[in-house]
Amino acid sequence: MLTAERRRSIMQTLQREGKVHATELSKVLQVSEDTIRRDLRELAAAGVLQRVHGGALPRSPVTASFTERQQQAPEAKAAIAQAAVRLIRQNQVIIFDGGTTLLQVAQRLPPDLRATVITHSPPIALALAEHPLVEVIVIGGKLYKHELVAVGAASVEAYRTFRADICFLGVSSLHPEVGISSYNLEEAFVKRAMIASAAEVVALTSAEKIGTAAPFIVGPLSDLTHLVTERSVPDEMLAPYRALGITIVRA
Amino acid sequence: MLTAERRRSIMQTLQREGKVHATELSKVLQVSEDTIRRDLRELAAAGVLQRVHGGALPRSPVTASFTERQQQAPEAKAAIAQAAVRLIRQNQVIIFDGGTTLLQVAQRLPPDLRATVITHSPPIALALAEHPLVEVIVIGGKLYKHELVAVGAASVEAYRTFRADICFLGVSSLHPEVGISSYNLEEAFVKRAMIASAAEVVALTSAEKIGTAAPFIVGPLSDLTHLVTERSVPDEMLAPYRALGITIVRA
DNA sequence: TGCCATCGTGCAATATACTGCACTAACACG
DNA sequence: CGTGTTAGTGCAGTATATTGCACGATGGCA
Repeated sequence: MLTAERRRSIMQTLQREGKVHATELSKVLQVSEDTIRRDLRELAAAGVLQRVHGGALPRSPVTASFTERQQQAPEAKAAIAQAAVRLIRQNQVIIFDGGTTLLQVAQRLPPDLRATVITHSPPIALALAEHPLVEVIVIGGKLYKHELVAVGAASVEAYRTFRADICFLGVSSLHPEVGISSYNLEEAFVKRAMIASAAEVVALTSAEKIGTAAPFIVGPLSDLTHLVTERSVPDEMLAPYRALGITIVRA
Repeated sequence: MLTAERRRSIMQTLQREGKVHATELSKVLQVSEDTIRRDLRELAAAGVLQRVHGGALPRSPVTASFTERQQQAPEAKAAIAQAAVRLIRQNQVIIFDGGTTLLQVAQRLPPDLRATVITHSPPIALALAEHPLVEVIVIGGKLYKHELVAVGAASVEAYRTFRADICFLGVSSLHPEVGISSYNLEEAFVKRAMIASAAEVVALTSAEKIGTAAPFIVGPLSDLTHLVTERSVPDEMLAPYRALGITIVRA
């Protein structure tokens, strides 16, 4: 086994599992622990992982917590993301919100898709950098560290200069009377700008968020053209949305 | 067997197996290991595979070059980054260029530093998201996937709206007569805007880039106030820069 | 505190890589 | 036909990388 190959394998394991043990790696990869330790040291020096006693952790707590959140109910999120991808057509201009669910959507874009993606989320921009055909437009602004999205007047204004075909919105609260709402004021402003710049608006939301409300209103339900959610959501909870003419997709 | 034929065969094996060993190829193709090594070197130079110790690996997606570069000469980069960090004062407004060296600088900011960092590089924005005190401003634009930075008119204009204390510039070419130059037109424009928006301009560069020139001029050497480079650079190569009053830091 | 896993370092053995050089075959050109 | 040029190849010698092992140091934890 080649050295570089082994190191790639370590990084893959780390991404998959969220952590690696020196002893386990030594057994799996059939080399001495010394070699594994050297590998981990070098990779840490290169800044791609964080060395800890007994093994290594992903470099950044932030992206780690992100991947962790991604591993919460992964099959539900994956299903929602997969269903959302099917709404995309060739050569569209697409707006992507931030968040772990949207990150999944970004990672699932078919490799032969030609499109322009506009996003204010650095992690999503990076994920899409791997895509061979998609052109990525980054929206700037002040970084809101909790959600890893750019917010503020600059972001709102930047979105105003675009006219997209479709916008994918991660929503944290959806209520028949309150509408779409969010836990952060700045984020709410940006979401409003995203909605205003797109012809179709697709909301992605997990089951438990339907019927809840948050302090900052993004807009009325009528802003939405599609709602992608889990299969488990009972039909009667979706009735108000269906009544407004929103296309419901249950993944 | 023809050379081109042999190389095609190497590429096919690589695609099929996911890796190739120099020694095995030498046996299978009935040529000396030297020849195989020469082949691999040329193919790597052509950018169709990644040369590693003992053989070669497939050249992975677009951003692979970035991750690869991250692992090149990490200790030199770390030293340069560490020296650069020492130029930063509390409560400054700082502009960060993209690139692997600057990523190291971002990762090494002292945890008690209060500052505002402006950057057009999503990876650097993400790295700084972990920092407890630093405020991060993301500059938007079209994502240039090779360097993972936002470029274009939007980025240039965004930088124009700031007035920073200090700007850290990753330079790919520095020449006593040509000045600062770059391999990408758009990138050169953005660098120029960064320089124009900062009181002090610090260039970070590895030893082998000093005395080289690239197609796209960023600006004259006199734009720089500081130059951070490796200890190994001979003193006489730095004389032209010192003559211009540029503060030299050898890490 | 003391135990034990883990860690870093120096060292030697081996594998792999690079450099310069000589040789060959193909080819252009007078 | 002869000659100079070029690309490709192998070889020898030297440099560099990688690996496992021994040994002492260090860190986590009861």
